[in-house]
Amino acid sequence: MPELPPRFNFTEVETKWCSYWEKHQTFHATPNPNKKPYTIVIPPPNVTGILHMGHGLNNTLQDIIARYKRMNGFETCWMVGTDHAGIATQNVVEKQLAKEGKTRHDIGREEMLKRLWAWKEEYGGTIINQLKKLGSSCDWQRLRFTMDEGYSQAVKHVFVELYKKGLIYRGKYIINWCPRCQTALSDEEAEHQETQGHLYHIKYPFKDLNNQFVTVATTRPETMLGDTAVAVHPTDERYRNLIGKTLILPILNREIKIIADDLVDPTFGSGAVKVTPAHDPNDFMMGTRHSLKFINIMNPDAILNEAAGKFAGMDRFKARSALVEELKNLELLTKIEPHTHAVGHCYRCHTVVEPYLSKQWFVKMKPLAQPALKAVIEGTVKFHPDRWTKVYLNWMEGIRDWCISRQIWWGHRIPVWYCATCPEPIVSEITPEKCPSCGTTNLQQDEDVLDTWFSSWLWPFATFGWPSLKTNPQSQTPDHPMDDLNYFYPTASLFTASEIIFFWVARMVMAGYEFMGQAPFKDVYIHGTVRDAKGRKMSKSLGNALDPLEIIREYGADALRFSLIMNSGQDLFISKEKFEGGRNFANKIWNASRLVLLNTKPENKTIVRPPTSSDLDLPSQWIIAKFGLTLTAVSEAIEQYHFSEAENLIYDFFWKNYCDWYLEIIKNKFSDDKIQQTAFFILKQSLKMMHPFMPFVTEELWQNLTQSNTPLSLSSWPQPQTNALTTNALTEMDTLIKIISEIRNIRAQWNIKPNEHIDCHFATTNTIEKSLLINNQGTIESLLKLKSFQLHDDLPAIQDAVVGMVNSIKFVLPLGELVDIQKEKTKMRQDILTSEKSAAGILQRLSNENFVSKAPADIIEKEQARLNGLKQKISELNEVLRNLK
RNA sequence: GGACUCAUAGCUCAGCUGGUUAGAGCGCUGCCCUCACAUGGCAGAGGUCGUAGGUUCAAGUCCUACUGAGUCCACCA
Repeated sequence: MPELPPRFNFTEVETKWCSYWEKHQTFHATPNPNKKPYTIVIPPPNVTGILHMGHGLNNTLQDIIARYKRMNGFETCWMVGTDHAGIATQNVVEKQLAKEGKTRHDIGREEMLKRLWAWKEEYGGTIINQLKKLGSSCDWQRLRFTMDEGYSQAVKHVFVELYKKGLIYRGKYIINWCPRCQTALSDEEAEHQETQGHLYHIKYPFKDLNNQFVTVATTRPETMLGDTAVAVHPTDERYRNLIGKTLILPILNREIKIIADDLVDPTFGSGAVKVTPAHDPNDFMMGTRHSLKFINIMNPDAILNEAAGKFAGMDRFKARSALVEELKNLELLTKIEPHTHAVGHCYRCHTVVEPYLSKQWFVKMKPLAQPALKAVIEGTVKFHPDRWTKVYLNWMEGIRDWCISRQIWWGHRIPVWYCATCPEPIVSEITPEKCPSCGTTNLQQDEDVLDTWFSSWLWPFATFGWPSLKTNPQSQTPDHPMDDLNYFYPTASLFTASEIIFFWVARMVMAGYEFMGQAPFKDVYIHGTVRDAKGRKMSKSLGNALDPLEIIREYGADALRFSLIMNSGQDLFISKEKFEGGRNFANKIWNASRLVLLNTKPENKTIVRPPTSSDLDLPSQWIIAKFGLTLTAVSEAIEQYHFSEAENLIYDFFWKNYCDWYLEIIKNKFSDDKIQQTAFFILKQSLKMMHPFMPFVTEELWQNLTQSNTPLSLSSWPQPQTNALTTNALTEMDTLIKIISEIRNIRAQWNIKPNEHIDCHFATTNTIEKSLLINNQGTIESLLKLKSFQLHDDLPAIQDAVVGMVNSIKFVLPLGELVDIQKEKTKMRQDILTSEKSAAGILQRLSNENFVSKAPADIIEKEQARLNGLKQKISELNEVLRNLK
């Protein structure tokens, strides 16, 4: 057997196992009637994406549960793939084109699509390869893309179905328009940011009243060029008599009327609002109600058009300042005040979004929201932590129709054709040859593509073969063959960041109910945001982003995973040094395993269960019991999605219990077969328990431990089961640990050099304690570097000694001139004093009638026991003090 | 404007249904290169749990108000 180096060489090990797992399809899942399915989806990363810490956290969490479930007997399928990310991908390729001095319109749609696909073929796998480096146990054989053939079929099918049900319609409305991407956006894609702007107060003169004006206020003065009315509240006394009067719109000198509408808030500004029906959603509503003219003053690129008069050809912001200048000259601008308001920005390019009137396709959301609301209210779908439930419900209750058409080329083309002569659009999954009404072949397909999220929301079932496969309750019975869809759908848990609750999570629930008749998942775990040490969101533009791949190179993937989870409370504050913790722990596991491997004979490596406790020494009994307790607690924590708690338990067990106590104790007793077996067995079990958290180091060590010619991945082994507990060992070992710690403390306090051996006298009359000391004499001697070990019934009077006590075991260390006896006595008196104080406190509580009558019995018992313990301690300490010379 | 979250050791956070003496990691101090590991070992210092009230036999934990930090949602121009 090759000897293991003293450092865990993670780079080599990670490369080896990544390719091994993939080559052997370790994580490939197929319908298996003898196993329960456990299906996982994660947000399919954008093809344009590169791995960031958010992915790191998301994948680690998901991978822990995946590996854990797999090792607990579930047929675990982690569906993975990429999202075509319409706008983002098109932007990337457009930038390439721009380097050649071209736009997509120069090369045309067909050529552009060729380039897009070429880009996808070349770079689309980047993020997937990066996910592999994290150790994500995805079902790589099932890799999907939201624009692959089957998936496209699903998208078309959904569009046609919803259209048939009357849930998809086309219409001219005010939508969020990105002038840079030149496409419509959904409400969710317009990110509102608090912006410091201005409120401009402008005087509009009356046509028939000289020198009289109505003052309106606006944050976007350039939109006045599209004004077709001024509105006031119908009950506003100031304006009541002016309703219906005509104003002259400055600059353009258009006549506009004063109208009355409830929408106007009489307390804001002057109480009069300019109405621009083509450039503001509220004004649009008023415009519709009052049959106003809709004047569009902008081209799709936010350059003002001929309707803007002399401002035509100017960009909207240039036009704004030019127009403000002009109004100043005309003395129509009464004031400009600072004004903070939320301005929408494109979520892809951060350009200020323009409310823009255009013809788009929409999904009617209210009917889809009903079952999705019910599912969460009734707990069929649960959010973790629970507070996200309210966020979801709030959005779902106030849901508005979803604008799904995008004026870009990369995406699913809208499956609608228009006939040159007939008004009815042809909505079809397959390309129609001729118009069904008039028979003409002169058909034009809708130019637009669908919102990327219109495909993402189908992910949990479109990836399992829907709509070719349909839900079939019969196929879930053992007598009928199972297909992927019926076996793997619905999925179990979903891990994601809060940013995409609305984009993706909520819409998946709606699609799940609409097309599959049931929720797509049971649990939604919302994890925190990864931030830098100062709490700022990690972002490329800020330059504060830590690259997970760099961390993997420097500290290892196990370290990355471990440290991310260790730090995941709510949001995570991460700096590079945090990964040292994970690296050190991986190295600790590595070296503990080296020690055990080095000292275990081959025949002792084959055991499948630990030696029975009656044959065993106390530390071995203890470590077996501790492991059982830890495993149970870890499993519980994972099931409740308390990952950092689970990791803490593991860390504490392995490092503190197994390494610092157990291995230190048995180090020089390794020749004992039973001890070898126990140490080896617990190590193996620990590796299994730790594998979901740190898959690489555990896998590598497992293979070294098992030495099989045909290695079976550790992730395919079942998790250990909990053993019955020997509780005596737990309390006895506890006492032993306390004694050793106390005496070590004394050694440190009196500056006794580590190599100096000292005498120690123990005294107790308790037979259990006596045998504890006798049975573990060797351990005590070696860990405490004792010269002599003596056991008495009563404490001998020894000069210049330090005395301590654990339970009723007293110990005396004759330290001679090393110790200042007066100081020691003072310390003991102090100890007695504090004990007396807390005893008094308990006594008071116990004599409180209210406490005794209202507190539960076990609490009272505990208090009583504590009091007794203290009393005994006080009297013993006093006695020791008297004997101390 | 509405909703939510957080405030505990120098730093980052645990503390799950209220119940002993509030925990961990990092950092800090002292002693150790002990033949698995200095990415290590042993020991230690450090907290009146943001402020003010309240409920309770009992509050870091529940309630109210306040202060401070942050997040999300919203068509007040």
